[in-house]
Amino acid sequence: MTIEVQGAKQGSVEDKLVAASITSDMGFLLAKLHAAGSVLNNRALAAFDLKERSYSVLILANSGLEPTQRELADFLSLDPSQIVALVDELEKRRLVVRAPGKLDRRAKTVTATAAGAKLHERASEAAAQAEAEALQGLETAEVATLKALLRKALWGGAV
Amino acid sequence: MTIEVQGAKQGSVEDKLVAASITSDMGFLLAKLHAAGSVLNNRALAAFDLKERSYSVLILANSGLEPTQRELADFLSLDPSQIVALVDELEKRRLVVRAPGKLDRRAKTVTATAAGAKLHERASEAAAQAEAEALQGLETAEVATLKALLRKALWGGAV
DNA sequence: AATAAATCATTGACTTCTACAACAATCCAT
DNA sequence: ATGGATTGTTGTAGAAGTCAATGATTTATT
Repeated sequence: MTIEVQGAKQGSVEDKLVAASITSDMGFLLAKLHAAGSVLNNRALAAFDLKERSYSVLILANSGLEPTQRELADFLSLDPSQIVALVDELEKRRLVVRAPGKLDRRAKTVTATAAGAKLHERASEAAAQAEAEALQGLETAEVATLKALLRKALWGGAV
Repeated sequence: MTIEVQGAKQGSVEDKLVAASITSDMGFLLAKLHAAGSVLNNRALAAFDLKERSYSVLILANSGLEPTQRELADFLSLDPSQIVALVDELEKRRLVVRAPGKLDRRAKTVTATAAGAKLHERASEAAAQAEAEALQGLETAEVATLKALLRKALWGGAV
């Protein structure tokens, strides 16, 4: 009879290198946790024919903030041309619509349709579950602290 | 006369979308802070002809842990074939050497040369400076907390 | 008002990354 | 000793990232 310690990666190649100094490199920590979460996230979102990228656009299209494509590009740290492709696909699926900006007719705002809102609702549940799984090693209070610190690092203390 | 509030992204397209619910999505927060840091990181490392990826391999080659390529792939969340390319380049520059594993002759351990150690030392200073810049919005204690939480999420509380 | 400069979305070309299958050499289990 | 698994490697197909150019529109300058 074999007893598997819960959560322990069996042979655990990991255990060895965790001792390396790179584990105090912020970039590495962010990349690694993001990579681990992405797998779960994309797996969960695949059921809705979404990926992390298209899902994030769908969220913002549902925010009521009527973001323009340029704003999406800046906010999501993507090239404007990538936003075009993402919105193209979502628009083809009737999940979002483009509309000329009211103030600026060059810009195009991206807002969700009713179908987009419905899909967003269902997908966000699955995404929340995936996130919880990726963060199961943390207490709920720790998750809140972690998010607060990340937000502060990004936008300052006022957030 | 125009007064620029320090640290504020001038027009700040950002400010608007910060209100969206995506800012409580862990994957998004990790990706965004990582993206912001990567720019600074890669800019700093370019002076040494390194990128984030090759730098991380160089760190582990300098760890004294004699990691195999497979271990590097697992730990860095990269495909083994990508490790081949990264080690190829570092080895061509005489910064690391491949050696057959003592226990397993299939495996190849990657260890730094003297030149690799020297470059690592200089590059790590630049990288630390870039990291500090990316995290300037946080107090030093907060940075420590953030890293501790990320480590716990990745490897559990014992670390 | 007229012109110049800047901005937005879009396209296209190009490079880099990622993921995956196939392979020889080597190790492990039976 | 044989079959199955693992390691590094190569190659490839597709995704993602970067960058310049363009028409439409806005903003700034004169």
